[in-house]
Amino acid sequence: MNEQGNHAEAAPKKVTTYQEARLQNTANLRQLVVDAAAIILQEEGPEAVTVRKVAQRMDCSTKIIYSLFTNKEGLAQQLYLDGCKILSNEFESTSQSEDLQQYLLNLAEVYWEFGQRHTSYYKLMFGGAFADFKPDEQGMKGTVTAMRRLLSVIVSAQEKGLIAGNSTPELIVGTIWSSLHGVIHLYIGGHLGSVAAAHVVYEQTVFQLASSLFAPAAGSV
Amino acid sequence: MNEQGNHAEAAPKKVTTYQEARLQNTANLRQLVVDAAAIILQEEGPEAVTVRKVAQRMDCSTKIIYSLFTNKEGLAQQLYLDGCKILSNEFESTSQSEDLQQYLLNLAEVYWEFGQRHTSYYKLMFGGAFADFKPDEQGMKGTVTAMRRLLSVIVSAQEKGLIAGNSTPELIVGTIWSSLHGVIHLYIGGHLGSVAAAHVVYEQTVFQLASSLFAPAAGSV
DNA sequence: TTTCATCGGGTAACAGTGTTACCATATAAA
DNA sequence: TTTATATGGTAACACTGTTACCCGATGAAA
Repeated sequence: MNEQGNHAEAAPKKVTTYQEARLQNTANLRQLVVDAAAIILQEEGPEAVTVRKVAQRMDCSTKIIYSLFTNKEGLAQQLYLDGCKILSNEFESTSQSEDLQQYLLNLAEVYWEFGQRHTSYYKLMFGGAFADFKPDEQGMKGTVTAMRRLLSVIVSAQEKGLIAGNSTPELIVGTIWSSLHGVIHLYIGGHLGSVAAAHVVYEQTVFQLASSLFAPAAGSV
Repeated sequence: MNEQGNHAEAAPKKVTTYQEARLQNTANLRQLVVDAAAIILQEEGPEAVTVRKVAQRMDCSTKIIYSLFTNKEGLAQQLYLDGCKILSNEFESTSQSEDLQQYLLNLAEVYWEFGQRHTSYYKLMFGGAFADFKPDEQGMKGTVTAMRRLLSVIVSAQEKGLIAGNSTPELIVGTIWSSLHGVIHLYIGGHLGSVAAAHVVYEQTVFQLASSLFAPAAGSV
């Protein structure tokens, strides 16, 4: 059925199929699978990521995938981690500012951009696109790592006495993340209309967050 | 195969199956289908709502369902509307308060309770549980109707000059809803840990929202 | 009453999905 | 060279949404 016997005319570029990897004894088959899944995810959305389709793209049977991952959810967990890495990188490369409030605004905008440019990842990670998917322990760690910059801003602001109240920085980050996520997710779900309309809501939310957190403590200004 | 010929020993209670409805010429077959789907939704979650299972519970073939709804999404749209009605009722029966800020807190708590007690509905409506599900025009109207109380609070507060700035009430409601939704949805997705932990985030979020909205305009107190 | 036509509805199929049992084959060990 | 093992592909199972087909009941016409 499959005419893969003659791999002479096969892709002369990079090792992306299982057949090529087997010939070269490539060890990181696992990464190859994740890469294939990631391409499908980004090109066709979370629902299109099926075990059979990944196998087809790798030019192998589904057995390979099930020998590398316990099941489809295991593959999703890895994609979740990869998504955390992407988000983390975007956060890390966000222009810092002496003004911590401004830095927070920058990070918030980067998070919005992540949701827009990597919508499929966003749906997979935080959107509930996979039925009953919840990040495992490793995934939770990845999330915390990704949110590191957000946490450090709050910690710094607290140290400088810019934030009133005595909430833990983790709790504050939780509220920030939740509020930002809420807008993005409602928009993705079609509840907020156009992108423009959604972004207005996002800006307003960010403004309210900042003004609430960085409120002058009891009657300055 | 199906021994439904002898409907003598069939359910002596209420008309819930197609067979009984046909005998009595019951007109609202559509409602019967939605009811069956709603039971499955609440008992087994959104993923368990399949056309076959609904048909089985109605004791009829899937053909009936497809003659009443264009497809499964059509059924989901109706469930969305029903969910809006439930939420709307909960909002309507929320104890009002002269203190508009307190009233807002009450509504926020009711929204949290809706997410907890009707989690399956919440997942279906706002959780992205159905792949690519977006509410249609009628659904959007249902959403607006459900959020009516939230809107009226903001309008009243603006009329009384309790809210600074010149945002539209719709925009403000958007930010409130988004923030509340963000916490509930992240919790449902397993990102916020225990219910208790999530509710702390929720309370903090509500507090920040209220303190930001009802902030004293430029140096009172 | 008998014939015909229409239409409602059940069965079974199609094309998918995740997952796994089975089996052949290729490789490693003896 | 023969045996043992592990590797991996095929095909199946139990599902899913959706629809083509066909049968039987019910209405109208003769």
